[in-house]
Amino acid sequence: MAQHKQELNPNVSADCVIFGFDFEKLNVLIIRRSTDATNKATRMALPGDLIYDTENLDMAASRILKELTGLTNIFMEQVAAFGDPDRIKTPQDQKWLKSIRTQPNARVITVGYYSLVKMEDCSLHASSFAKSAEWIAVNEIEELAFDHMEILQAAFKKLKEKIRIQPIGFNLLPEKFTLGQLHKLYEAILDKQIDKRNFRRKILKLDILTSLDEKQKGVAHKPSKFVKFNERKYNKLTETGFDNFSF
Amino acid sequence: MAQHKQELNPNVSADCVIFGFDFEKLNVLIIRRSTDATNKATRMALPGDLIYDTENLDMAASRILKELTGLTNIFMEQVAAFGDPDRIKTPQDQKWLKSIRTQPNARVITVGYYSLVKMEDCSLHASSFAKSAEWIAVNEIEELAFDHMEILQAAFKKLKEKIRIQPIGFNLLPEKFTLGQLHKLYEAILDKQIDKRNFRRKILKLDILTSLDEKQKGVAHKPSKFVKFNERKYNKLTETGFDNFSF
DNA sequence: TTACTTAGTGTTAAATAGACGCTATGTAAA
DNA sequence: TTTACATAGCGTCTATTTAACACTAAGTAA
Repeated sequence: MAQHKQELNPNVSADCVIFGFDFEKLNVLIIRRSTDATNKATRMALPGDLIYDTENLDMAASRILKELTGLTNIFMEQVAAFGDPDRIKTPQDQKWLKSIRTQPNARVITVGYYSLVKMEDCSLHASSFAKSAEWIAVNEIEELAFDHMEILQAAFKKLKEKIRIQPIGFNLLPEKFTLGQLHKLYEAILDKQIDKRNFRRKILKLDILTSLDEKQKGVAHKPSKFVKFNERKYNKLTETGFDNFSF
Repeated sequence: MAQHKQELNPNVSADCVIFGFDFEKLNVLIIRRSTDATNKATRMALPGDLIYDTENLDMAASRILKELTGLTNIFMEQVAAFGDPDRIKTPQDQKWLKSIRTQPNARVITVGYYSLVKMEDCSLHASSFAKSAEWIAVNEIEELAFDHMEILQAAFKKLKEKIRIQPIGFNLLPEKFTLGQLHKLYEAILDKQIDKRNFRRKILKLDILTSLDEKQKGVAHKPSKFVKFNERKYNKLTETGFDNFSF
């Protein structure tokens, strides 16, 4: 069988774990299999699609992200490949696949990606692979189709590891944010409390933030100064590398 | 096209970066495309093969490792998936593929693995995918077929990161070894000099070594005591986790 | 006016990292 | 047999980093 260009490869897909932060919890963009799911347990999944034979894996993941959110140029990292022979073989999964794939029985290896987006920038679209999409708190997701729970957990683990090494959390926040919001973000990702004073000292020591002359308004407490992320200093820092950012 | 069981999937392969330590340098097991390679630059590659539709990715990597070295139950970790559409399309790569694959033109996504073996335990065999195999120092490998240099570099990077978090280096040493050998191993993997006294202090503090009543013999210097690795203590340590082993 | 909420700040003690030099014990070579 | 050579094995000091901990400030809401 020769593969033709412009065709979907029946054996390889990409799935995206799209993280977003609502200033309280870490959320993941989850799609619905259909609008009238009778089985609550298995009606949700990660956005994903077969890859085209003309695109590489990163491009496939970017395409999925763009179709669903409209976003391009987003922080994104491969998690791993998942290739259990039975990963899409449950009757429920098969039923869904038959409705969307020309070769629902083909063996599919999937490559998981995670990406970090600013929730406010997303405009959610239905797409070829998703009837609808919604944000769900990562800690409240208990069951997903296929092996998507495994992919989600691997992605979350990778994010936790990565954030100790690189300040990628900024991708989840708007341009202007407060140290309190950043603090909460780290607590959400690392899933534990972090002493406020120690956190501030450590993050300020990285010297990648620029303080702005603008304060929060309308909050029922002392307003916080906004800061923004200094890309120049950040880039210098990632060149030299640091591996010292754990709590 | 329905996939039949027991068949090689034409679109997905696994490639293995098999690391071995000779007490001096870190080596990688490299195969030869053919015995009379005229082009030195491209005659070498990582061992790899298409996967069977009945096996998962880890099994495919284990199978490749076993065919080549005879070893089973070896430390092994997935690196990443590599899926550039042109990754196997150079004329030289195509020529080789035509001699070994039924569908040499198929798009192939490969999943890279690295594994850590004790060189003394390996008995190298020719196999379905390799005419011959040999150990080459990781720092002396300059060009490989396909995108195998990229896979090698990613694997090496992952090993460097991993060894800071888990004492997996023991997989590269015989049961009895000396602290000097372990020291050299860390220098080889991290590719830099490490102060002997600081290294000893830090590794001993982990409390995962058992000192043996046996010394080196026939060495032209003060003989070192052998130690062995205490699996029980290691397991306890990996449960609690540690992320503090950098130099 | 009071209650409530988050912002913002410093100190201290303990652990860790990093730099550094000497003696001991074996083999090999002179 | 003496000397050269190589690695083993050990301890200290300093600087840095971590972890634990409590109060005042500045807004809004009741």
